[in-house]
Amino acid sequence: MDTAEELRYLVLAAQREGNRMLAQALRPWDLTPSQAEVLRVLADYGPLALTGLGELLVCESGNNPSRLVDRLVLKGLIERRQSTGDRREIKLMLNTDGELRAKEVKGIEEAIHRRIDEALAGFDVEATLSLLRRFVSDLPSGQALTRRMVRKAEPGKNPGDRGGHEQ
Amino acid sequence: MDTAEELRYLVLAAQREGNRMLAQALRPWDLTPSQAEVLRVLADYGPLALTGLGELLVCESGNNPSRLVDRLVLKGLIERRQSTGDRREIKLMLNTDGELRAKEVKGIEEAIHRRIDEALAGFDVEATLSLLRRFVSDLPSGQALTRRMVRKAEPGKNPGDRGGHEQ
DNA sequence: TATAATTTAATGATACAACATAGATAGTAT
DNA sequence: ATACTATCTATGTTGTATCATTAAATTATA
Repeated sequence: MDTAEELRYLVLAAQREGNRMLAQALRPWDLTPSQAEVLRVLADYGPLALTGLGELLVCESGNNPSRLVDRLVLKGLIERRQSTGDRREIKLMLNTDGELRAKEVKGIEEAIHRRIDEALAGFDVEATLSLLRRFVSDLPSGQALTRRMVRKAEPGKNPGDRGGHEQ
Repeated sequence: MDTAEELRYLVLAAQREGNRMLAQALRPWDLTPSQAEVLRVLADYGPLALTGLGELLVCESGNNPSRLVDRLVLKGLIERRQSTGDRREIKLMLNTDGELRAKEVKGIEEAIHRRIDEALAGFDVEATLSLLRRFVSDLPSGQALTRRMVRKAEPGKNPGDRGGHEQ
């Protein structure tokens, strides 16, 4: 098995196992990893339109988080409101329960990240990061990640609906 | 965003983008990446029982490839036969069309691997591989990968149904 | 202004991912 | 032989991934 093929399968395996770990940790809170990502993104960058949310999601990134949001609305964690400016748009934001749940999610993720850090002690994590960054930098999922890191790094640029007709 | 979190999202992004690339390349052959993996595994290690196949798949690994196989049987690429020894078992093997398709898949994958190699020139791929290997080595998907590499490395150990009641 | 093109969300369809469960068969202990 | 346990495949269910399409609203263009 050549290098590229092994890398491909290792990335697949790592993603699946990471997802499984996170899914298990989230189960008591009745959330999937994708749903958790939406909560975290809305907590950090909301309120957002559906498109704006999609641009910040690595899961189901460039696409259509409509049904993902549906389930969170159904669970009573997100409020979906029609935008006053552009009537095509909707505004998504956490309600009180959603904010609470997002905080729980943050705690769960931090615990997992500590486990990852432990497991990776002694490895060249920076080399891995820069390789993977290169791999995804030009692609939708990678750009979603970049957007999140850039916006977080800008303290002045507060969350909004992508700079459009803030009402 | 701390290191572990970025790594987690980068792995997710890389997996999704890699899968998308492969899916696009496979579309003209009416195959999904998971289906392609089954064809390749059966070509290299078949005939196999369903469980034996599952143990070699990184996608949907430890689990239940029953319906994945269903679709390939329906497409006329795999033969599903009842095992003569253990009547619970089935025997899976490529038919002539399946072998042909598996060869096509191999070519497609090789082209993608060349693209990956190019994109990664100058990066420390070995560091990445060993980090990811460590990450998944104790987990089902990682072990599936290990089994495939071990079996391929043993020229004497020819494909069979996991050493049980070869009939 | 009238028309065309684009954007935004929603929805339909197929397949994969993960978990749970059931039914048949095989092996084991008594 | 009988009962218990384990294995193997199939199937049910929910949620995600991806592609395609639709309808409404907006923007751009003739």
